[in-house]
Amino acid sequence: MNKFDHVVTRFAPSPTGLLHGGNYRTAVFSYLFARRTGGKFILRIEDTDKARSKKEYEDNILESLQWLGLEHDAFFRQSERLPRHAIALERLIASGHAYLSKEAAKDGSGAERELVRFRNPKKVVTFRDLVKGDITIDTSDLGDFVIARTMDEPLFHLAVVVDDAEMGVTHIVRGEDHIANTPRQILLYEALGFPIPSYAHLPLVLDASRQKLSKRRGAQPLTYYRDLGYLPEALLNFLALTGWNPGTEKEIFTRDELREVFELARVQTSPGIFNPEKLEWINKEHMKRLSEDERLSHMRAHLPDAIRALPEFSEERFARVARELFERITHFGAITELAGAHELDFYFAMPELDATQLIWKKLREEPDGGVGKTREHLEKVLPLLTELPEASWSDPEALKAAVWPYADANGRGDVLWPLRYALSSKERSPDPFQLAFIFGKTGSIARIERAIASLHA
RNA sequence: GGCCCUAUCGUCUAACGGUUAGGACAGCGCCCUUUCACGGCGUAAAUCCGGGUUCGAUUCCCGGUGGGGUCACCA
Repeated sequence: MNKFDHVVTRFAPSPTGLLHGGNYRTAVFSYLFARRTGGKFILRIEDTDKARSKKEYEDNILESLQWLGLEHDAFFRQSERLPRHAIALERLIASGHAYLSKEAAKDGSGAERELVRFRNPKKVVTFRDLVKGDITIDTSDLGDFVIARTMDEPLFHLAVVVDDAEMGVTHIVRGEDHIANTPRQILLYEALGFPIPSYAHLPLVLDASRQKLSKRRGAQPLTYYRDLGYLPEALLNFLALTGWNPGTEKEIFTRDELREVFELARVQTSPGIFNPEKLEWINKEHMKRLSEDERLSHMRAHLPDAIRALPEFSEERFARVARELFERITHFGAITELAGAHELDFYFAMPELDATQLIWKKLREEPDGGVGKTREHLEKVLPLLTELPEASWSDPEALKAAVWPYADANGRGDVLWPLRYALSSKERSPDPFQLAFIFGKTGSIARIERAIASLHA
């Protein structure tokens, strides 16, 4: 596609914390660009900061990337490449591009150390950025920057340049917070005689207060969304869409589709805000594309044991409940939340019944508070249901057909509200026919009889 | 503050000199309806400001303003 035969991109996170969506958005673009161009995608853990790097963070990065489906073609740990960095350092010193400098250590110990500084040629560097266009920066005021603490403690700029060059990285796709670093690194490429790669600096992802996404201000690690039951393809879709668009009105993409249509040329030049509501919507759209079985197994995975312990719990009933619940959630973890708020208990255990709530509000103005009519309706509806053949109980529509004429003739609200409330004991719930279907003949009749009895008291 | 990047509905964005400035999310309204949810339909909402260039600027140029980033012996 340009001076390089094959595209090689990389994602180079440092394992010093849990990475959030903004970080992974960079990985997504880098990965998508590589796949789109038939190139390679390298994962390199930048763990040269021994003090702050932790294995658990590296594990989290690996897990998150795998979850998103961003498989890499090669894996490196920067710490394992120290010998290569040392060789480059020696070359730089030998060629006069770098020098040893005895300076007081900055750790406050007062001790003196020998640092390696780069001899800055102090020139104006211009590079063509694939998303931003030409960027010109005067490196004069950067001074002779430090490239290593000691010969075997290389610092960021040196390590990155040596690794990228030796790994054959052709396109550096990273956040625009690296723009200021680019001229320094280009200077190093030149001093080392390496071919300079292409750059694509992505606009940052901001939070609701227009600040760079950060853990400190509440940005969540990617695994947070995984644990809440968001679909990986939805996250990928959402991440790809913040700061990029296909130029069409299509918004829902599978991983394969993204790999087909992604292009750096359509990446936005200005920062975008992380929009959780859009993520909800995209996730729901992906949920809708799941099969009945897939939906059910996701929901099972998020169902707490406390629900399974309820007296009337059975997998068959849960399958019926799940179909209703699906309409009401935008991520599968909502099942856990609903269960925790005891919103699901009534599906699997006979709940407390509030007899006054049984009466449709418009009937409460009657002299007897509507008790008589409500009881009469329930007593009339009950036999309509009990006399139904067994087969009808496996079809909510059949149940509806049995009750509807009576409800229609006697006031739908007057009849259906108490029927629904008798079954659910909740002001808001699915309709009575769905509920009767869920509870089955025995469960439904027991609930209705109990409601009738409560109106005699 | 210096330097760099940037600017279309609240948000994500389309438009690559000529459009009634389009779509999506969120909002609001209506319909469906026993409640909730789903669904359907509809509605409101934007080119930061000032100069140029041009027959004509959302679009190109300059300035201002706003926003963001960055100024380590972190990455």
